[in-house]
Amino acid sequence: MHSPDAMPEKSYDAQQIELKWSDRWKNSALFQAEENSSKPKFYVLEMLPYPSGQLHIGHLRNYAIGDALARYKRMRGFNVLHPMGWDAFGLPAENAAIANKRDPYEWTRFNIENMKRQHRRMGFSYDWSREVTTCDPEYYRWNQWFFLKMLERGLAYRKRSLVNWCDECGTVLANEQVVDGCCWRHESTPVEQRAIEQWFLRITHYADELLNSMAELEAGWPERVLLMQRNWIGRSEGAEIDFHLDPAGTPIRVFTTRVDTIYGATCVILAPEHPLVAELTGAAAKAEVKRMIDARAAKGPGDIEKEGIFTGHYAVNPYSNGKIPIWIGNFVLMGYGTGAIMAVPAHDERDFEFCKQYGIPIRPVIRPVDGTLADAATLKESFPDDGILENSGPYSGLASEEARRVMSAKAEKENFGKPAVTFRIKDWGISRQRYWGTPIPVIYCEKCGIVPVPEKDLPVVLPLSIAITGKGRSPLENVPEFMNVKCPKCSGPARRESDTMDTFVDSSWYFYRYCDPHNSTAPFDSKKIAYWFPIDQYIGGIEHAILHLIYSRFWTKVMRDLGLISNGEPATRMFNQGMVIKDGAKMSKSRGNVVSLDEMVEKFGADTGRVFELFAAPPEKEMDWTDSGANGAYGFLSRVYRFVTRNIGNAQPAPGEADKKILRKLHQTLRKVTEDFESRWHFNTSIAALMELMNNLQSMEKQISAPVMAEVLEKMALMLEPFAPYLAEELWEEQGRQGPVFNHPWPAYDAELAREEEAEVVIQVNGKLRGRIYVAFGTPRETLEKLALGDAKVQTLLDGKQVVKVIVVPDKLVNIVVK
RNA sequence: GCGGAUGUGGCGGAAUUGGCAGACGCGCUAGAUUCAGGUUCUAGUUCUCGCAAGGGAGUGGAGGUUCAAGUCCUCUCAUCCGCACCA
Repeated sequence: MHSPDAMPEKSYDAQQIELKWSDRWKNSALFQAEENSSKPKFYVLEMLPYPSGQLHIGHLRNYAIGDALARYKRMRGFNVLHPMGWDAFGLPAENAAIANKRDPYEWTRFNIENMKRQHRRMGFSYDWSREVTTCDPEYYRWNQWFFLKMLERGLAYRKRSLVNWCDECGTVLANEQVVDGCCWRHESTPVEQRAIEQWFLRITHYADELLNSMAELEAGWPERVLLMQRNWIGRSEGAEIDFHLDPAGTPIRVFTTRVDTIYGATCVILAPEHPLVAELTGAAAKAEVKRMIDARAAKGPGDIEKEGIFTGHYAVNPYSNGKIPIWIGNFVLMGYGTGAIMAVPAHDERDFEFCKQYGIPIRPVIRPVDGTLADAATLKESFPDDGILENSGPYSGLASEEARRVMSAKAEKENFGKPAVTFRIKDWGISRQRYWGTPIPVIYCEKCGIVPVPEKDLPVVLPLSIAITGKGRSPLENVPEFMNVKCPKCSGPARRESDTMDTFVDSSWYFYRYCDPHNSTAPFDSKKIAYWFPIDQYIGGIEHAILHLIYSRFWTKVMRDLGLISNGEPATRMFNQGMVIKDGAKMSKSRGNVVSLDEMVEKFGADTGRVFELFAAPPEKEMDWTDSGANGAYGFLSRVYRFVTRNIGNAQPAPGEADKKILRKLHQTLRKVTEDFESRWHFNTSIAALMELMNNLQSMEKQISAPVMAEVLEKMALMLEPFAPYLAEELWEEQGRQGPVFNHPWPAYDAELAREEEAEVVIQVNGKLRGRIYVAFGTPRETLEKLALGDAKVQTLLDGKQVVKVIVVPDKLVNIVVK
């Protein structure tokens, strides 16, 4: 017979435990997804990281959430695909090459190795056999292949246009990469508009579908992301209408959503960059226009004073035949609609401001449905709502909505316009004048023009070890062995495209490659995609709401139309984790508040890091990293470890009341943790529940019988598995059980055992808590009322008062209302 | 300006369905134990009045609905995020 302290308590040595298990997991295929499994599949994915070299604890959160889910789902019997890879192309590698003379390839490889080591040290359950690295020619050849397919279908095209240029990056940016007029990477570098020839992908072809199929995502994607995408796509229905010049000349086409107000148009306004401006202005005005464009560029976005120049020319309103002046206005955008508008000051706020400023007449033509037409002379503000048309020729008396339909139909019929839909989203410019990216597989031949690289010649391999200065045009231009080729058509001398692709191309489809990462004849086998897709849970930062998340939706639709896949959306559920905050700010090098992962792991251990990141706040909210908080998580794991090790195989008292209590707490905890996984992912409350269980265990340690203790210790390890896998595994082994823990089913809770024995019923007098009684569940209302009224303390409070009403909520509360 | 989110102790947060506000953790206070060490254990910790029993107030603010409001409604303030001349 053992004494109660037979098993000595061991102290929790996180390093020793974690290194031991990490070593055992290293070369095994434990976390590999199964092919041809009969289990239901679950694809959980965290956004692939850029291999910057060092993970810090700000990166950890996303992986801790994903890994908890992956481990839980495995235990629930799913065939889980949980892969990891590297978004390995991009500017930092090139900048490192310039600054430290490190070869981008070597630099990237080195970083990947280090970050992979960090991932392994954290014990994340990735299937590393599916690792994808985007700078690997076997990966990016498929970027090129997709590009060729798009080129064939007219979804990729080359165009000279005004593009966003970041001087700091030395390259062009897509519209999505411009934030508040500045580069998304260099927040204080305003982008310049430059006219450059570049390659575009026709994302606008899918604008309507990208918008409409959001309906499928509403259940599983954050409303915030969908809203941002909806705004970004910016669909707007209206009409295009031609205003002819007077005297005759090239007509000015305007886009308007309010053709019903056209009888109130009192001028036409062109964007300063509008092509007709040159035709309509003299030398003096041209200089003014240039000044206008420069002033706006200098100011950046945001508030600019409205400014206008009268061209001296007039246009004719095709409906009223009235002659109205043509102006140039700095607030009219060349990049939206047709770059020209009709100004209806009476019914548009901006037009009102402009016309007031320049004394242009105001002509009300819409009255409120239940009001009268405004008087132009006394008008203080525009009336932008729909209403009833007046002073609008044959259309007077129509409601706005009907008028729009009738009037745009007339324009189409008589060939001076048409109903039109305009989008804010523009085609995706993918050319980058940089080195470290996927070469665009195109050849320029003097004779044949633009010639796509034949599929059989893919991949066009990016030459390694070249000189990068960061000056001038794309570094590839200085590599003759790359640039000079024979034309695939005529075999004459030709040059390769020297631009590379935006790295968002790489990340637009990488998650498909995980399903078939070593396929050398196709990007993937469609059958494998059919099994794994769509992604069941995608996890990543909100910063990609209109970047990666819109590009990858587009790419999915393109691949579907190429017949490669059958799903129309990449992921059914999306989750945006909250940021990690340190000392009141987001972690960043410039603020000097970065805590490196290695430092954290050395100090606390991987399990502690995970548990604290999940415990400190719900996963979608910001969380504050504090060392004292992390220390608390360490203390919890340490208490669990010591408790379990000292209670294994101990002789314990005979079964008694404590057994019942602790089993109840155990099953309540199981229920709580299970529910958190199944519904809202509030792992902070799951971990709090585990802590409560631990507190309860400690307080009744000496009263729990051996079989009950064994059950509690077993289930404790199972429940810890998603949050602190190293500790779970260690405790499992200490108990003499066969691992690994995640191959065991998630423990079911027993609702009967979890149920409290008695209901605690609160007694209130006038809504104030005055006492509590304990009764059997289901005690009838009348009994409860009687018990409450009979309560000694209640009696004294009722003295001299009149009971007006008694509210009884069975098993919960009795409220006595007195006067 | 428009749209959205959030506001709870000294701090992070809990309260999932209108029914005990403050679970859990940090920090702090007191005590015990042990000290070469991230101690461990016990008790306490919303504010306030009171020696205490006990009372009062309390979820950004002001109203309201209700027997009952952190939770629902109206207004308002603050912070954060997104959009911002998109015709």
